[in-house]
Amino acid sequence: MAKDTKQRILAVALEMFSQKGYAGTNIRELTASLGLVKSSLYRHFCSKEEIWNTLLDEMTAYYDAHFGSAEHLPPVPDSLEEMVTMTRRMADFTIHDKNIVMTRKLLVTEQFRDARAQQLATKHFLTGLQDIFTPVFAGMVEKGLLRREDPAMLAFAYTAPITALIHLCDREPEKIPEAAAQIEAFSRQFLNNHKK
Amino acid sequence: MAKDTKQRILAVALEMFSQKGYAGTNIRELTASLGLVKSSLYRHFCSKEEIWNTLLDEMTAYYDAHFGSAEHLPPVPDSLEEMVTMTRRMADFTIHDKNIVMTRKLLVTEQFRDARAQQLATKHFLTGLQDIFTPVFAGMVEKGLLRREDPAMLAFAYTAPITALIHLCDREPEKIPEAAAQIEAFSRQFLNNHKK
DNA sequence: TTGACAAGTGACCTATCGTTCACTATACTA
DNA sequence: TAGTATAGTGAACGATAGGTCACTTGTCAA
Repeated sequence: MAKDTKQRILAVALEMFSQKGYAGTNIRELTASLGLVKSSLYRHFCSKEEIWNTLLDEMTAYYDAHFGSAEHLPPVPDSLEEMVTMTRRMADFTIHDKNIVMTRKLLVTEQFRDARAQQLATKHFLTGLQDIFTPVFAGMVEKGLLRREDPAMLAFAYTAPITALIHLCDREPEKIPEAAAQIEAFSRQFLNNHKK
Repeated sequence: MAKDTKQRILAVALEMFSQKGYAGTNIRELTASLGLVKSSLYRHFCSKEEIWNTLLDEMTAYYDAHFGSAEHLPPVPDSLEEMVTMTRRMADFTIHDKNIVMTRKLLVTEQFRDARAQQLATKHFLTGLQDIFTPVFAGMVEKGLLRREDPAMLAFAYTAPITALIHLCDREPEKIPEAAAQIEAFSRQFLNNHKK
């Protein structure tokens, strides 16, 4: 239970920070939910803030590993309907993956109090998706699926509304089915509007 | 200094809550910034939570007063460029008005911990703008400025990217000029893409 | 079997939290 | 002028925060 406990602490911390915020989380409750006593935590972390920093480190590493290199870029679809399907699949994943949901919540709630959270928030919610989708749209233009327009602007206009609905799902999970349908409807309408 | 102090407390509370969150704000610091001692606060509010609830009451009242009735709807523009101008004007206002910025920050950071903040967040960031812009787009379609499409979908696709950039401005105020330019570019491109 | 080390414990520390209360100063009213 | 609210004060409250430390427990290598 050596590194195991450390990882379990981080998992619970992510959960609590994302629900009640950093300031609203206390380490007694945190350790108690692991069957530990608060002093045990200090065998693994020297302070509450170190837990926070470690979580941000992990987020940064995870993000870079999954979205940082060109090899992880989604393939350029061969049809508009394939793009709709890919979008739905990506949205479904990011809406339902618990760790990703908690990470988003944490970045949302702490973005004004922590400079690193602020940077990560902009990456996760705005520029990151743009960077991923810009080459996809460029490829679709090259394939003659879409009219020739600025791919970066297309990516922005495409991803921002979807991100807004993902945020809605984080806030009101009972609206997930409705939001998922809206994402698909928007996707189809958007692509139709820009098709060649 | 009767009602005056109460309003000053609310103003500082909004500022502090929006910067450090509800849990991260303490009333000693809050009252000290007004030249008062912490016990004086309890002449005006019976608890920290009552301050919070009063702020939410004021936000709700303000929102309903300004965006709740049809009479406050923006006029239907007579040209696409006029729509660009109106959009820029509205965005400029909402990006720079300090109270609105603080209100947004507060709703963003507290949306997962307070049910009323959650509801207001969805209204402010998603459905509210859609409700406002849907009749505008319907009117533009009627005037023959835009192709006939679902006005609600147009409003969603138009307002969501702008809202994303407004959130960016809240997060990184130094990017306001860049974001304002992006809003205008997006607006023009969007309207061009849907023009008749 | 023993020694060493990491993990976990419980008592305790100081600081700070939100809140209360008896009291004072001020201002208006009868 | 006396009386009465109202606003503000300072000391103190209990609760809880994050953190420390001497100690016990369990594991495993020598």
